Amino acid sequence: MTIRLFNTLSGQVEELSPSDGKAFRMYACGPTVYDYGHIGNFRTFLQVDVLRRFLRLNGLETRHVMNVTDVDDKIIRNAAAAGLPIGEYTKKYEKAFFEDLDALSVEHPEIVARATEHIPSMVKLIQRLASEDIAYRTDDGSWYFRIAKFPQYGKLSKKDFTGITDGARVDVDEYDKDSARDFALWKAPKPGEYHWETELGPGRPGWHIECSAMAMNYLGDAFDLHAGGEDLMFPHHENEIAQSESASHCTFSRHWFHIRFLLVEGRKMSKSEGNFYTLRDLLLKGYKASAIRLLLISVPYRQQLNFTFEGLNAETGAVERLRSFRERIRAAATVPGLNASLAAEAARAKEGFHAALANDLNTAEARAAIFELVRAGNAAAAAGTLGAENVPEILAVLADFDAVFAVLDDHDPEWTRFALDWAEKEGRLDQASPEIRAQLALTDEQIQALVDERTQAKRTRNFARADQIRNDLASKGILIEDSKDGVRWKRK
RNA sequence: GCACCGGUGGCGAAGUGGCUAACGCGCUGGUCUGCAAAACCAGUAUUCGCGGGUUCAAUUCCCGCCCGGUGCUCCA
Repeated sequence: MTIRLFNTLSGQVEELSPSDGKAFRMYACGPTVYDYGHIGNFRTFLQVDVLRRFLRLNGLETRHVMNVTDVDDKIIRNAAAAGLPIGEYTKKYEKAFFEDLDALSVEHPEIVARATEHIPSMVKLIQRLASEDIAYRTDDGSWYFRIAKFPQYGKLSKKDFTGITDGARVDVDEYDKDSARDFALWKAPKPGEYHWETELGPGRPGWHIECSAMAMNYLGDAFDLHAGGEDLMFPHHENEIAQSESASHCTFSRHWFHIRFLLVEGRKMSKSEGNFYTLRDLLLKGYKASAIRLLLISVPYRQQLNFTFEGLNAETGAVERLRSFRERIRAAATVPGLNASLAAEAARAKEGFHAALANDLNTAEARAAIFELVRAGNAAAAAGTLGAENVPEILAVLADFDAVFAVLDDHDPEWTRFALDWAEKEGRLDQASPEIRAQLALTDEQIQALVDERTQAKRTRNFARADQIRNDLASKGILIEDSKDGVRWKRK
């Protein structure tokens, strides 16, 4: 199946394929590890995950590089404030970042590249630019990129800089640059500031150079796709193109994949609005990692997603429905043979699922196809017309679905537990919802004892006592479900 | 201010120049249950921000307005 995706560079939906005929080579801008990741960050990483998972489901091998920016102004400032070496400061947040990715079932890229471990590549790239007078050194020892040498500057963000006059809007004197638009490749250190001693002189890399250097290092001068949040389009990606293509004289990335920002409760997410959430904030409020994943991927990447708690609750229910459907199909009584109309539904769901994702990653439509199969399958099971031969077919469709959506296996309690343990260690337990804390204060054995007592009470028709236990547990976030094959309970 | 994107039921949303406007949640009714919960089934927008226009036909194309977002500066 041909996979088509919108390309920011061309403004068209285009077919994706590995240009070397082997592996699909992609670079995705990763985190700057100075704080815990928020849901906006994770929407981007999740959409990239959807892309790579779908490519792999289609039999393509991926060579996916993600950078970790472990040196920049904020890191230097925060590390200094914390009295830590920057390496120690960033290590904590990098670890947290990958834990969060795991909680959200985001596959790790094949290659994770830290900026601080690639300084020589960056220096070499800047030297390459300097040899053609594209990079120049200013009196303070910083190096800048000469935009005048790259006439296509603006081709990604569709900006026209030809009419911009130097000095009109920017105080040129302050920067000591040849042109106001020229951007830093290498920053000379301020007194006492963290720096590397290199052939360029002492300093640290500018923001953009790391991505150019590392992408070219691992993927070559030209590769298939570059991804990131929409805000990175300009100036970050534009500058990457300028640096890379000036040095290599060939097209850097063929395809540019940009993920839209989300809104929270209809507003821009920001700390001042009070609607800023990290993944850990949500886990501590009792929301499940799988529901967060499903919500963040269910709105196609080019649409603004409005993240709401009501939506999160809705997706919690949706995950439950999908999981119980798979359980039901696995366990339901079947009749011999094949139910032909159900088989047609399964085939249609599979086709619809793949076609939707292949069409510019339309995740909303893809999951809709699966839910239609859920309804048809449940109806057949309820009517006693589920054929034995339908079962493996339906499970195969669900396997395809889960190869991309990754929400069917239940790891949620582990991650809630994880968040609580973390909160306890960090002294943030007060941020956890009372219900979650009450729930986790009870051991499985204690809960089981109460459940058994209730079953006993029911047997003697002491319904008052039975209901009292049920209500008491419910207030602590533990739900009791009576079924034909016994009593089950779960942590909400 | 300039540029770009979006505004579809109670909520999140898909989609299309003309078939009954997907799907999830919610809500209502039903099956089940000691009662619930869970699970399942069924029903649930004469209508797609507002005002014009093009067309035999517009939610879908064009113009204007209002609202939200993004970029122009650090940001996923």
